[in-house]
Formats: sequence, C-alpha cells, structure tokens
Amino acid sequence: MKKAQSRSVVVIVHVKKIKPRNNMRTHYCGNVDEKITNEQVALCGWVHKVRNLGGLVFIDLRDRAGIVQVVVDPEQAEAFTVAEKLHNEYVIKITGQVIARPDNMINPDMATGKIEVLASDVELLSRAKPLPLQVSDYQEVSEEHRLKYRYIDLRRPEMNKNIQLRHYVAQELRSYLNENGFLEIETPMLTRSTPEGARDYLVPSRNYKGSFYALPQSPQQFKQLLMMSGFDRYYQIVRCFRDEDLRADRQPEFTQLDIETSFLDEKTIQDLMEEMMRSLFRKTLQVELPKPFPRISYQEAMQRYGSDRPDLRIPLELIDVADEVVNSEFRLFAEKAKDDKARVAAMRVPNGVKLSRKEIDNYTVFVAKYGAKGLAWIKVLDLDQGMAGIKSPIAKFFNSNQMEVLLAKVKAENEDIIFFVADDFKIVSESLGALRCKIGEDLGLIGEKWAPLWVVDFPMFYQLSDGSWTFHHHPFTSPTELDPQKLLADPGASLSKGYDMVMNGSELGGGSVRIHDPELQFAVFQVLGIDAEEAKREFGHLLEALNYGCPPHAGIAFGLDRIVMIMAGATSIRDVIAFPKTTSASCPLTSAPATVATAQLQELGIKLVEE
RNA sequence: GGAGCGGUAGUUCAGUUUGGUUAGAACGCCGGCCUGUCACGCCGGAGGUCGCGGGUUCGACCCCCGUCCGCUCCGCCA
Repeated sequence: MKKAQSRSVVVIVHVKKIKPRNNMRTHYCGNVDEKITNEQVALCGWVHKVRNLGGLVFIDLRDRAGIVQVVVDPEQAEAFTVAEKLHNEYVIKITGQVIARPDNMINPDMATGKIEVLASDVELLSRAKPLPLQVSDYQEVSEEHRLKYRYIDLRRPEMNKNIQLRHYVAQELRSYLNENGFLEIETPMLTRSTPEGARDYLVPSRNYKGSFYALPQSPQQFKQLLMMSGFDRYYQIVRCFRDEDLRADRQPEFTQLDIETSFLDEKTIQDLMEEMMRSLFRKTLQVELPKPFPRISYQEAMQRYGSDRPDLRIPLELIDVADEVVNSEFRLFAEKAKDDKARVAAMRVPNGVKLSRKEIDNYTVFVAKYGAKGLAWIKVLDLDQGMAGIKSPIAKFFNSNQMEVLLAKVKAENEDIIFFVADDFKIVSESLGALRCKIGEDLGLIGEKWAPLWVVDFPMFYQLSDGSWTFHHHPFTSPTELDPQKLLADPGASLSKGYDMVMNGSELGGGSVRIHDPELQFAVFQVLGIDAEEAKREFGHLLEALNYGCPPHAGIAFGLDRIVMIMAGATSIRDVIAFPKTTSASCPLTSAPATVATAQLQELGIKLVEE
C-alpha cells in the first residue's frame, strides 16, 4: 500500500527570513547561521531529537523555520542538569552562543550544519508524554493516525513546509491580483441550493422550519451579480462545498481562488491569469513557466492525449489507425474502424519491448476500468525482418503489407511496443489516455518539469444516453453560437467559451465567458430541459439581474489546494490542507460528523427516521 | 453504488501460502553505561482485545460469512 506522505520532491520555497516577534527569543532555529557566529541568541522550540553522550548532550531544536543543533556541556552545570532530562517534543528555551563547528564536525545534510549553539541556559517550558507518532522519525505513519493527531503531524518539517508554502502561494496570488486592480469581496456561506451540479451540504433553518440553506458549491452566481454591480475585477479565496465522493485531489470542502472580470474578452483574461501563474511560480519556486502557455482544443486533447487535462510532460501520444486496420482480418478492429462513433487508436511506447507478459496483463486490467474490453499489442523487435521481426497476438490478422503500413503510421522503431484499443470514442480515448499516464509514471518518463497549458473550445453541451442534453462547464457559460434560435435548433453544434488551465495532468482552474443576454440564457436553460417556470424559480434573481444593465463578463476559478499540491510535489491535497477529511468525509481528530442532542433537532424541526 | 489493497506491541511491519509449543523485528518507551554526536553507540527490561461479530474445527492471527474503519481507482464531482 502506498503511504500518503510524499517526501520525494524537495521544494525550494523562496522564504523571507522573518524576525520572530516573540519576546522570549531572538531568532528562529532554522535561521541561525554562520553570519551570526559568536553572537548570543535565545531560541525557543521543540526538542526534535536528543543525543545524550553521558558527559555531553546534543539537542536538535526545532521550530517552523528549521532545526539547529544545541550543545550542552557539563561545565554549565544548571543547564546540563535540565538537558539530561529532556525528551523528544519537550518545549524548551535555550540561550547561548552561536559557534562555528570545527571542519570535521560540519554536517552537510543540515541547513544549519556549519554552526551550533553552545547553551549557557536551558529552560523547560513544557513536557511531552511519549508521542503517538514520532515527529523526528523516518518511518511513515498511517494517514488515519496522522489525521487523528494532526497537530503533531503538522510539526513534521515536510508538513510544516507545505502549510507555509500554502500561505506564500495565497499571499502571492493576492498580491498579484491587488496590483492588477482586483477587489477582494466576500460572498455568503449560507445560500440556497440550486438544482444542477453536485450534491449540496444543507444547513437547516431555525426560523423557517422545513427550509434549508445550502453551503456554496462555488460563489458563481454571486460573482456574476458583483459584475452587474460594477465591481469589474473581483477575486476571493473562498471555501466551497460539494457533498460527493472523494479522491486524492478532492475534498468535500476545498478552497477556490475565485475570479471574475467585466469588459475583458477571453484572450485577455487568459493572458492575465497566465501571468499570475508565471509570477507565482517565479516568486515562490523560482521557476519560469513558458510564455505563452500552449493552447489546445478539447477535441485535440482527446485525440492526442485521451484526456481533457493532458499531462504534457509525458512524451507519448494516441494515434488514430482506423484507416490502417479497416481491411485487416481482425474483425473487432475492422468493425470499429467503420463505425462513426467508435475509434481505433494506438500508442507507441519506446523501449516497451522489455515489458513482460505479466506487466502487459496488468495494463489490460488497468484499461478495463475505463471500459476497454481488451488491450492489443505489437512488440517491434526488428523492423528490417518484416513480419518475422515483430511479436504480437494480433499479427496473424495482418498481411505483411498491412503491418508495414500500420507500423509506418505509428512511426514504429525497434524496441517499441505499440498498444491498441478499439471501442467507442470515449472508451478508447479515456482508457489509452489513462494508460498513457500510467506508463509515463511506470517507465519514469515524466521527470521534474512544469507543463502548463490551456484547453479551450469545449463542446457547449453533450448528450446523455437518454437523449437529453447537459452542460460541459456550467449553465451560465456562453456558447459560441449567440443566436438563441440557432442554438436551440442544433445544441450539439455549438462550442462553449470555456477554458481550463491544466498543469502536469491536473486541472488547476476553469472558467468561461458568461452569458449576459437573458434571451440566450433562457435558450440554454431550455436545451438543458429547464423550462421558463423552473428557471425563474431557481435562477430568477440572476435572470432578472441580466435585465438591469449587465456588462459582458468572464471569469475563472482555481483550485488552490491543487495548485499548492502540485507545487509542493504532494500526491494528495490532504498533504497541503491543515485539517483535511478522510475519504468518507470524516475527521478523525474531532470525530466529525457527530450526532447532536435531540433538543437541537427539535429546535430545527427535524426528526430522524429509522433506516 | 462498485472494484482493489490494507487493519497484528505506542509506531512501522513480518508471521496467514500448508490451522498446532510461549505471536517476532525495528523504531519508540523504562533502567544502566558513555565528552563530539547528528537515524549516536553499548547492556538490560517492560509492552499484544492479532479492527469488531459470528461460524467451521479437538484447536483460528491464519479458513469461511458478515460488519466497521483507512487508502487508491471506477461511477459521481456543472
């Protein structure tokens, strides 16, 4: 089992050295360095580790800035008596002199390893019982345990750094937006449920028994209303709530950087947001992101990468081969190649011949999760030998000419393995798209890179199996077709003015140009099967507002947790949230959710039903 | 809603294949020794509801059924 903590990526955060404001100390432990050699310092912190050599005690003292080694010599009798009795995680204050370590005692693995602090006084501020998890240990701890004792878990330097990084990220984002004329405006947490979208978290009303507030899934409608109020550049770092099943990159409450602008076209807002990300990466990670970000259409993303959030770090692509297999004896391929709704695609993996039969079988199981009924493959051993130079269970269905054409199409080289899936368009794209990421990871093709891009030109609507239409982004997104009659006549033909910012395979944010014409908004609702009456009931406030002078407006929302996760090199957003929930939306620390007193329920007019 | 993996000492794990004496290790903890360690070292010691419930069996950490919890994924998440 994969343990939750990711410790692999070392994030170099550009952190200003801050003077502690507490009167008990003069410096942070992690900031003590050779520049202040021979100075007297007072430090406060937690005992990270004690090494008692009998006649000499070493203390690794830790605070949020880092760790420094303190030496206590028996000549300082009082200090030594206290030091001898120290244990891990005791909170102490020490005063002493910063001294250079002799050359042979420098610790190159430690940021403060060139110096140490010779203690003249050690003061015990708080004892600690043996801990349920070890802060200084190299052992991984189960995530449930970490969450139960999160306040201790957060002491671990890796976690502490993540939370600090999160602060700097939020600070830089705010600072960029402030400099660009954005106003930070708050919106309600107690609002109303809307029929579309995710399941709501509900809050019962005491004053209106039987009625409920909903916690916001996003401030979408409020930020649009703020545009109508004339605030023209708005942002907010805001908590959002969706009661859906969780994932490594999904929490029931998550933080969005929510942005909306008036009088900007989509290109301008995208440029502004790109620059915000470049500025953020430059200032916090000292990484320069490309300018401009590459921009690809949804269609192209699905064709080439099998995903609407492609990881461009992976040098593998999907290649359509319907024309090359349509005349083969492989009936499945030939059938799908003739079917308009189907797709036959290949993915060439350089050096893939080394994959064992078992590994290929595992990939077959892997793609089955996405609906693929099989995974065909060809190993290219030696192109010069023709059919004799390949190894494949499906080779027998191809004559040598067909095989040659097929291999030419995928630009096969010796040592390649080529995978194939033939099925409905969605299944082929998604399964090979997922396999692309899986193999990229397994074969170590990814590396430490940053690959941002925009995905644009999403379809406005897509059709469900029952024939009804649903939206791709949200129902306030403007279609490219601005004529309501034409939109209604052929909903599937229109693209949306939506855009997603994607980095390293994660969707960091998504937004759109919004509808500001009430007629068009009604038409979109109509396509979605929301009649005028329901639209007025559920969205009346917004529809009415469109009639009182509404500027053209466009916006975007970023997942702050995901941005920080990707920057921290973490594999779960839980590692960048101070107090996250488990995958069943519970909190082992507080035991939330919990039952409440019957009296509380009565006050709210709520009666529980037996299952 | 579904699938997979996991749950054994304070912590991380081994032991389960093929049921059989007293359930082991490392770290941590307790006691002792130790003046240059930095995952300090050495000697000794304590510590277990094998997630929970039921079943099979002479006998269950181990096999079977159910259940709870955690993680990952599919569905879901505009």
